[in-house]
Amino acid sequence: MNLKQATEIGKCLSNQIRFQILEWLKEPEKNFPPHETLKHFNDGVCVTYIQEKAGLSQSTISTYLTNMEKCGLLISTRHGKWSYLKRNEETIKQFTDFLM
Amino acid sequence: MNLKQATEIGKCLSNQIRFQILEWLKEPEKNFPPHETLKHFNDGVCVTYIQEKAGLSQSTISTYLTNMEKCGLLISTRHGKWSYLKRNEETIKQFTDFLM
DNA sequence: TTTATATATCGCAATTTATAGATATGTTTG
DNA sequence: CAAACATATCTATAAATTGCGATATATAAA
Repeated sequence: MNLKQATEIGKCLSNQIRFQILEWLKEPEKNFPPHETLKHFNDGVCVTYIQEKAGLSQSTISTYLTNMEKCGLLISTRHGKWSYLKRNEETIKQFTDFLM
Repeated sequence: MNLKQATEIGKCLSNQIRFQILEWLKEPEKNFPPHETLKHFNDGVCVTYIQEKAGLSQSTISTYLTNMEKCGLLISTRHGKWSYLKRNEETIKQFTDFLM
């Protein structure tokens, strides 16, 4: 982790909705319905579910999630037409280590 | 730590200079000269030294440091005409615990 | 008590970010 | 292959942040 990446992560954490998404994804099964086709949460939660829960537009949430993936906070996995997002615990750990 | 405070901290961490200041203050004696009157670093480093090292204007740095204190990242102590800043490790710990 | 020094606050122009609608791309299904 | 669905990207505008100079305040020194 370097200063540049840490600051990019800071930018994602500077917005309440983005921070909230990260909190929700700590416990996907508690905060989201089970997916209609995929029966597990191994790769996290699909964009639509996050979007509905956040209450912002599809384009806004998509941009948020893309940026959160770019800076390393999230991991994105595609299954068919869905993108699933989960926390990237490794980077999060590196970030907190860098801060402390 | 709640979402609101965590996001305020995130805002401070979204700027490279502010994040850098927090890093410098991990080891004040390594990154700053000893103060002319105060011979220790118990309360951190004075505003002027941080300002000179950061290379931004006095007003900008003063605002940065004030915000960083308000959100709980720094502790400010006055000694005569100087304000000394040090990291607030307790809040930083609470923040990283909240994130992880 | 005037002057010098350290820090804080105000007001502003420039830049960046937030957010949405429109549109494009990719994938599945009929 | 056309229609439907999920997600991504583009464009535009409103809102927030950046960073500075000017100015105010607080403290110390002469």
